[in-house]
Amino acid sequence: MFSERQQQIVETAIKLIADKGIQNLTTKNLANEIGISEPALYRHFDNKLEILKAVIINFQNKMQPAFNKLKRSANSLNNIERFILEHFKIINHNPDFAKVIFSEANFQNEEILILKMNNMMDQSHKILDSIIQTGQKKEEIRADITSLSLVRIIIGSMRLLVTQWSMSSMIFNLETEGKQLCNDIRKLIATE
Amino acid sequence: MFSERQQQIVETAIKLIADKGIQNLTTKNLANEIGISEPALYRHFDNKLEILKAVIINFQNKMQPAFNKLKRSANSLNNIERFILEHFKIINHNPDFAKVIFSEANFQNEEILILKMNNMMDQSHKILDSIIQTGQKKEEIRADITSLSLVRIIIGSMRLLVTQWSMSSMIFNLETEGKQLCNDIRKLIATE
DNA sequence: CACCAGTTAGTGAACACTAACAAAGATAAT
DNA sequence: ATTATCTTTGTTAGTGTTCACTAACTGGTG
Repeated sequence: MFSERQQQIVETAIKLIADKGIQNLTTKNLANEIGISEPALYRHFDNKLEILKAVIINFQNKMQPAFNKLKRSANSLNNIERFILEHFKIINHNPDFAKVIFSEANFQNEEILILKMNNMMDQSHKILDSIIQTGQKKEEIRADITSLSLVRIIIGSMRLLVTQWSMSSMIFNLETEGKQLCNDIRKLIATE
Repeated sequence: MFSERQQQIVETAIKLIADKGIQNLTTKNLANEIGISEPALYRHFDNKLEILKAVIINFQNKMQPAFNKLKRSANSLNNIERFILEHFKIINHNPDFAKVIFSEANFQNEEILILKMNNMMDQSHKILDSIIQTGQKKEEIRADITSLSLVRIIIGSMRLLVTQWSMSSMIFNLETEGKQLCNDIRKLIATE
């Protein structure tokens, strides 16, 4: 899909965004960081927007496998656990991603980018929602609370944890803390 | 504190950010929107950063009263409910705020702004944490889950709801949906 | 006459992007 | 096998635009 050079440009772009925010992603900085001239970038991407699109596609490509791995087990609570932990694992191993995701507000003026991001989020929410609804039918998950609320609670707390991790310069271990949160969520939503 | 003109500048800045993101907040747009010339802005603020600081202070000034109103009742669950609903109420009545808060990632390169924002968030989290801990001692709130996790779950789901509301162009009623979420949270965290 | 709150005109810096050219390797004709 | 041409990927130098901000001046008010 992407040539080697394109991949390098995308990864350097992610690094720059993670480092000092999306304002730091200028064609000049990007070219300097790679060690080529500015116009050389335009041999590989039409314009800066295309580079940002590629960043999101790259993100999708790393996240997709996690989605596909899910929904294997019979136990819904285990499926939710996997859903949560797999997300933390990927983000933990690609810490730059966290900062890029939360630059989503910065994509505000580029509708295409927001759309792509929202699609990704939606997909993730829908998978969790279907796991929860199955669990509620099988009486493994409390059914006195709407699946919509449960999705909001789970995704919301996940996102907040990642935000706190990112803001704290990754001072704590995301996977450890994530496991704790996951256990607590499990206790909350399981039928008694 | 702020003169009339300063207040007008701050409010227009918030409007511009809410409208098209923080990139839309240029001195030119700001001056045009108010109907004065660009250099006139500099009669009221030293530079653009000072305007952004004022935006955050303005936000704090609107949020602070909500914090002070809390912790009156004896019942911890009612206190949490008030904490949640009061937040949604303020944001619902100042919809532009939502977008500004979630531009927090855009403040990334301005340490002072992030610091101010984080302080505000921290304060909010600490209040909720203390309410929860009191509730756990009084056995009104389940104590088999750490207050840290409960804070993350509550704040996280609140933030996600606001994000969804903001992203959907305020298509649903934040206070109604907030009440639903609040009831569900109450069910989850109450002792049986 | 001093000061406040505006104005017009313009500054240098940074931005995304382009024009024109160059070197090297692949392809193909002689 | 040698030569000619094309394509790919880079370069230097520079474009117009936008940005935050300033210098110098001005009209109105106490």
